[in-house]
Amino acid sequence: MINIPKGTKDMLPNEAFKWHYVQNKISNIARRFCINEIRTPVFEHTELFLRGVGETTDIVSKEMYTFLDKGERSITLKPEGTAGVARAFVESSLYANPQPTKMYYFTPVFRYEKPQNGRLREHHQFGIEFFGSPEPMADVEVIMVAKTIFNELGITDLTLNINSIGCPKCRAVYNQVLKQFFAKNIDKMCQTCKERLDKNPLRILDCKEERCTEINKDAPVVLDYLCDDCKNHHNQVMALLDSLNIAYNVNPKIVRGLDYYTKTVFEFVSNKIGAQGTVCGGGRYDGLVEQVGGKPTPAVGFGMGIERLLLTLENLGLPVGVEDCPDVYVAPICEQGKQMCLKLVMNLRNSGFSVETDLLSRSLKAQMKFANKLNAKFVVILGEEELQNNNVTVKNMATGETSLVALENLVLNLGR
RNA sequence: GUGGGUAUAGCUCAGUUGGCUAGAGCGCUAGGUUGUGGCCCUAGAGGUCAAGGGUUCAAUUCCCUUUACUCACCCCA
Repeated sequence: MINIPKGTKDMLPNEAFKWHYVQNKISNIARRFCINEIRTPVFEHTELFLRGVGETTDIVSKEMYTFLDKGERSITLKPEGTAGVARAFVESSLYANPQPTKMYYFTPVFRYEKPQNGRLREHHQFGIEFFGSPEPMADVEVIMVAKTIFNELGITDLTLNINSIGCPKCRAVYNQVLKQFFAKNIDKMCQTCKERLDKNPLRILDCKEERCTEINKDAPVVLDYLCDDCKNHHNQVMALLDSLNIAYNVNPKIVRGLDYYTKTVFEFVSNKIGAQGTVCGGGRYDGLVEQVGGKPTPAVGFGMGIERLLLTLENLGLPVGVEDCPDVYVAPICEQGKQMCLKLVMNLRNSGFSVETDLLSRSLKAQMKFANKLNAKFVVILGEEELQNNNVTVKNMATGETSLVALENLVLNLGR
């Protein structure tokens, strides 16, 4: 027995409708925001993620699915969605189109992590990326897309956390200040934080160890060290959110795990789906396009975990769509009926009905049970008696009524 | 990478203080007379009791190891 790789999940036929439900809702919203779909490969050159996401991040340093292909190229399965889109933006000269460029995608992403509730090695993300606008309005429109998705799915209790982590200029200053602050207290902090002090002091703020959070309380806040431009940007983002009556927490502790973020970072968090509560995370990444070889281009976007979104819906008891059931089940129970069955079924299908029929030569009783389990709306019985007069029996499964219908009137009859 | 929990039928779970053919409910298949679903009844199929080793006259039950799953840390969607 060969089983499914660790941390992956089959999407089985009986739950496919849930994915269609959220994908339809989401792509409809994307359409109304005038965002076009982009599809990029599931794998890219490893170099793209090294440069784009950052070599010191956990994602790149220990979680990537990387291998050499037969041409000895180092290839990596997407660990996130943004870098590939940025690569395509540059490679296909999308900057030459009228700006901004607004794109969305659904994609599987792969990270070699230890699976747990809400965390898989392959999961799926819906993401959007807006290229070309440095304006706070773009940040807010991006947040609005996520907000609209949650609203229209009925999810109202997510917390929106926002922060600004500044630009490379002010972050360098802040990093220095942070280092000085933590250097004083480092003896009292956990081992990981000791290591973070040199590599990436920003991460210390995110530590959940009690002794560290205690010290973190008094740590200098990034917002106090933003340059005028970043400060101004952040204030405008908040003002716009206020004007739209969108509730948010300014949380100076949130630090996203990808190096490319600048200025605005945000996340929508649920407390209903276990410890892995971030359903949507994103922000501005003004430096990424340049990192992957393009001209400096401001950009902002987010990624949303579809599995976590579904978990949230289910744990809140919200609708997740309904399974499709057949309009008609056709039950042939005599030789003549069997012979004409597929032809009739095809006629009905060509008329737009979803139609199931018997592929197992079962008894009428068994077929009725089957039709009932499928939740078919009508059963059409092809039996000897009625076929002699070019009729069929039509049974309405909800009411139990049966009626004799002329073959040539069948489509009409089922239509009403 | 670090910790905790679990492992008996397709699913949810009983059970044996070690002892003949290992159970239930649900699901699946077929029936309950001649061509009609849902409720009810009957029967059937389906298990190397996660795998390997040990103790024992005897192990699914006790012990050890491994694997898988799961939750949490870390990190993230």
